[in-house]
Amino acid sequence: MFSETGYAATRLTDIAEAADVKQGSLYYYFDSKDTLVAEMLRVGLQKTHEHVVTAIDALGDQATATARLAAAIHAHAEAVIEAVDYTAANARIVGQLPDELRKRHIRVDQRPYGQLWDGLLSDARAAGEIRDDLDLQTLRLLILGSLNWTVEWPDRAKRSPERVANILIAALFDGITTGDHSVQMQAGA
Amino acid sequence: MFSETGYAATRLTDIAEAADVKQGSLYYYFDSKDTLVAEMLRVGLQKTHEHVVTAIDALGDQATATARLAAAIHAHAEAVIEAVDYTAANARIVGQLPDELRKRHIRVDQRPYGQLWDGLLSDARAAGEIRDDLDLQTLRLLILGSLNWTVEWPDRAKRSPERVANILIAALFDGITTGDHSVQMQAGA
DNA sequence: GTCTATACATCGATAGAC
DNA sequence: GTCTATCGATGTATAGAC
Repeated sequence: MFSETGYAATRLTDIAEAADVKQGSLYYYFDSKDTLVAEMLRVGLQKTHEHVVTAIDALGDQATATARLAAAIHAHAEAVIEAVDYTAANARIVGQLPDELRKRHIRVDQRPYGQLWDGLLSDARAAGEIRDDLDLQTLRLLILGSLNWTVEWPDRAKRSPERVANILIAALFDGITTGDHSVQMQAGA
Repeated sequence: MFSETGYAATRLTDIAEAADVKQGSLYYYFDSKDTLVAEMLRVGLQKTHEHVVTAIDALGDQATATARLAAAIHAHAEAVIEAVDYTAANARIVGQLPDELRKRHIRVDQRPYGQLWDGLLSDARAAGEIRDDLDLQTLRLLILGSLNWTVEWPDRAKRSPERVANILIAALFDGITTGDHSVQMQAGA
C-alpha cells in the first residue's frame, strides 16, 4: 500500500481495513504511524537482503565473482520489480519519509545491505575480474539506483526482472559500444 | 523545497514564506497546491531538457553519436545533482504525486525528454556505434534511473556530477570487466 | 485485543477588507 | 495584489467500554 499510495497519502484507516481490523486497533501493535512504517522498511530490506544472498549462494563455491555479482543484480531486480512487495515500497517511499526516520533507516537498515554489495564488487576486483579505475561505492549506487528507479517507470515501459537484469548486465559487463568508441569518451569532461 | 521536504510535507505556508508573501496570497497565482506543483514540474523538466540540449549542441556537428550521448549523461548528472534545483525536485517527488497529476506529468512533460534520449541512442545505433542487441528504451530508463536515484544517496556517498557521469560513462561504454568475463555472464538466466 | 467515539492538530482553501 | 481571519476536511492519536 505504501508502494502504491506513498508514505503520507496512505492512511492508517486503509491499512487497518486491509488487515481486517479498525483503525484504532493498530495502536495496540504500534505506537505511531512512523514506527509502523519503520518496521515495514526494516522487514522489507531484510527480505530483499535474504533474497539476494540466497541467489548468490545457489551458485555454489565455484562461481566467479562476476557471476555472483550478476546473480545479485538479477535477484535485486526481482525483488524490486515483483517478488518482494516490501522492496518496491522501500524504493518508493524512502524519499518521502520524515527526516529522522529516513536517516535512521539508511544508517541502521541499509548499511548492511550496501556492505553486501560492496563486498561483491571488491571481491570481483580482488579477483582481477573488474577494472580498478572505478570508484566501487559509486558504481554500486549507480547499479542499485538504476534498478530501484524501475518503480517509477511508466507502465508501457515495464519489463520482466530477467529482461531488465540481462540488459543491465550486458551493458555493464560488455559495454554498450561496438568497437572502441570508448576511448574518445574518456576525454570528455 | 519540494526536493527536500517531499510533496505532501511541503506546506503552502513554507512556500509563501520563502517567497516573502503570506499563504493566502499564493491563491492569486495558483488555483491549488496541485497546479503550483504541476507548474514547477513542467518548468523543471523544461530547464533540464534545455540544459541537456545545450550541452549536446556545444559539441558541434562533428561529434560522434556516442560523444553526444556522453555529453547528455554529463548534463543530466549536473542537472539532477546540482545545477537545476527543479530537476532534483522532479526526481524526488514524481513518486509522491497524486495519481492523476503524476500520469499527466509523465504523459505531457516527460515524453518529449524521453524522446530526446531515445533519439540519442538510436542515432548511436544507426551509426553502428552501439550494439544492436539491447532494448534501447530499457537502456535509457536504466541510465536515467541511475542518475535520478542520486538524490537518494546518503550524504557521505555524494560525488560531483563530473565524477558520477564519468564513472557511469566508463562503465557503460567500456564495460566494467577486465577481460572477457562477459561471456559467461550472458549465460545466466 | 478489538471496538466506538472523539479529541486535537494540521493544512488547503475561501472570504472579504484594504 | 496582498493581507487577516476563518472555514472545513482530513487523519493521527487517545480514552475508555467491552
